[in-house]
Amino acid sequence: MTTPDKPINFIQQIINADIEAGQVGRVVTRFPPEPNGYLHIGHAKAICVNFGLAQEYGGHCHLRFDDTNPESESEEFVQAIIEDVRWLGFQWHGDVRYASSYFVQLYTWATYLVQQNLAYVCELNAQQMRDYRGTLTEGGKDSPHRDRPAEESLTLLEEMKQGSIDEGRMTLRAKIDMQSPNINLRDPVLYRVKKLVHHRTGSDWNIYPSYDFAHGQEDAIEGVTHSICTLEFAANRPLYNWFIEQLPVPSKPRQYEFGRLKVNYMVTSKRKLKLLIDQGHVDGWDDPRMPTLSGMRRRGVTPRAIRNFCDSLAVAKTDGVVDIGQLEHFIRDDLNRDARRAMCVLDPIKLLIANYPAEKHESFNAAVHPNREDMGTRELHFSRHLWIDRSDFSEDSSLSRKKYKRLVLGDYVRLRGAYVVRADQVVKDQQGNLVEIHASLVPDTVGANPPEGCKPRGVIHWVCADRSIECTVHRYDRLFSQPLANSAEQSFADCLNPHSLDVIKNCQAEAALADARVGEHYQFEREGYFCLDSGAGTDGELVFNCTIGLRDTWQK
RNA sequence: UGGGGCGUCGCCAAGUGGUUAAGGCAACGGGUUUUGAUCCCGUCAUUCGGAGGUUCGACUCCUCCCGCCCCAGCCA
Repeated sequence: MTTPDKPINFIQQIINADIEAGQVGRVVTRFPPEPNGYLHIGHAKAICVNFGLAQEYGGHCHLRFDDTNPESESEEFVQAIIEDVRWLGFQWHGDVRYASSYFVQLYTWATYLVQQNLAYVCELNAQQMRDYRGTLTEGGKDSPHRDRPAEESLTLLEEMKQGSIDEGRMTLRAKIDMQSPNINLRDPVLYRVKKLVHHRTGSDWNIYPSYDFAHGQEDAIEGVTHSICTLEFAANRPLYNWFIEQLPVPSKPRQYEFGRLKVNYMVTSKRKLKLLIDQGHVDGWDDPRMPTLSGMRRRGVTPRAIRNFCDSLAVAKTDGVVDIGQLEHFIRDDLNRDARRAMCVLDPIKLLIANYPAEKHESFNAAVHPNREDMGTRELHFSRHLWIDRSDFSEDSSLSRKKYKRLVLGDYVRLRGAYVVRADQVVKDQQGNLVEIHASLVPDTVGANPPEGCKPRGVIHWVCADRSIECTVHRYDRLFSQPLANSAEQSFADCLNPHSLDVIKNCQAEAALADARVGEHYQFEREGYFCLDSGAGTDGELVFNCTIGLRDTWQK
């Protein structure tokens, strides 16, 4: 589908070796989002990698919610994530899975660890635990409760579970090594008390497992063979393995890490995205300016463009920042191939064809797509009164033909799909503002070259004033004016582009656009790619979102 | 100055001891074009973070150095 001989990445090499060594029968991967926000472009890569690997090796990929912390998780996010994964074009194997489905098993394993003297209930509070943990360069101190009898820990753990222990008072910790140079191994927390209602288990639990204690075991339960995550979890791998070794788990998954996708001018942090919403900088998770899958969908980005983009990215251990231009390339590439062509005048000014009878009307057939006859034709209406874009006309006849390929007073231009016309005179109001252009058409130039000596400067789009439909166009600019690369973390809110949304009212679109449907993509010729907005529009207003402008390579 | 990971063209990135150091994006030339789009052609790293070393031969092996990222949540 993509590059025929794309190099094999390091994970594929590992899988190949595993298969060759007979270590792995069927490859099983998983995409494990926490339902505490919407999916964004960064998740798209993880989805493509995990589902892609399963597809490639004829294996399975699970969709599993890592819902171990009810604090910020919700059913709304679960549903949104499910919809986004489907929209991106992937189907998980079997039912949607949840970490919360394994809570009982996880708890059983926790008691097993206590019985093996590998875990204990600790009564240090958060601050004390921090103090006991040591620092990056110095080891920590053993908790005073580290050697309490297993029976006592078991009783306390049961009390935590029953809800008789207050939040923050106790935790269940693994007994590993407080001197370990890897801080994750300094007796990590397995369970903490959280008296919260969980969106799936309700009030069944007063304690919830930590990520470290849950993730690997979830993988083991599901028979995941290759648990692929991002680089920041590399330091957790020894802990992941420790649980898999100590516990009687049904399978032994392995964790591999690759570089998380970052794109400049975009934020891919759920916390920051949430902030943008909470502070009112955008309308919501699906605001077309958001790098969320739902935002991009509403903006008009196709799932295939996102997939192609992700497939073009390497699965490697370097963590770079991809230029947003690369994403844009795949968006244009996909839209160019399939988008229906149409004309829409964003800043209309009247063009009166003086030598065309007032009562006359013609219609021409124009290709829906210039390079694809199979997409058929559409009907273009033509009459004496037309709309063209203000920026496509100039009174300055000294403008060179090379520099200005549009309509100039006294010169010719081609009306796309229709006649060649010449601008003859200009009508202005009291203030001297241009209100109308009078032109004359060159006969017999529809679908035919003009006579010798008549050289149109270029081609401009237009719309028949009698049949056009009014619409609103939303044009977007990047949400941030700074690349926000790497650690430009500081105050990302200060980098917001105040002009990220441009609402253009009273645009004039060709009649065929009255049939536009949500989910269809259009190219407004000479402008860009657009789609009908799926969000607002209850008042019958026709709103088109600009997905992305056409590539624009001429210097002004 | 603990541990882990990474450094190849402006960006992403192949390369696993012998290749003219892939490819994509961007950029820049030129051609086609009733979209300044698409499409097509061409240009774009004597050099692989740096310095040494091993070798007939190193981006690939060794040593040291420099730089960047991650880990001290009862977040994931």
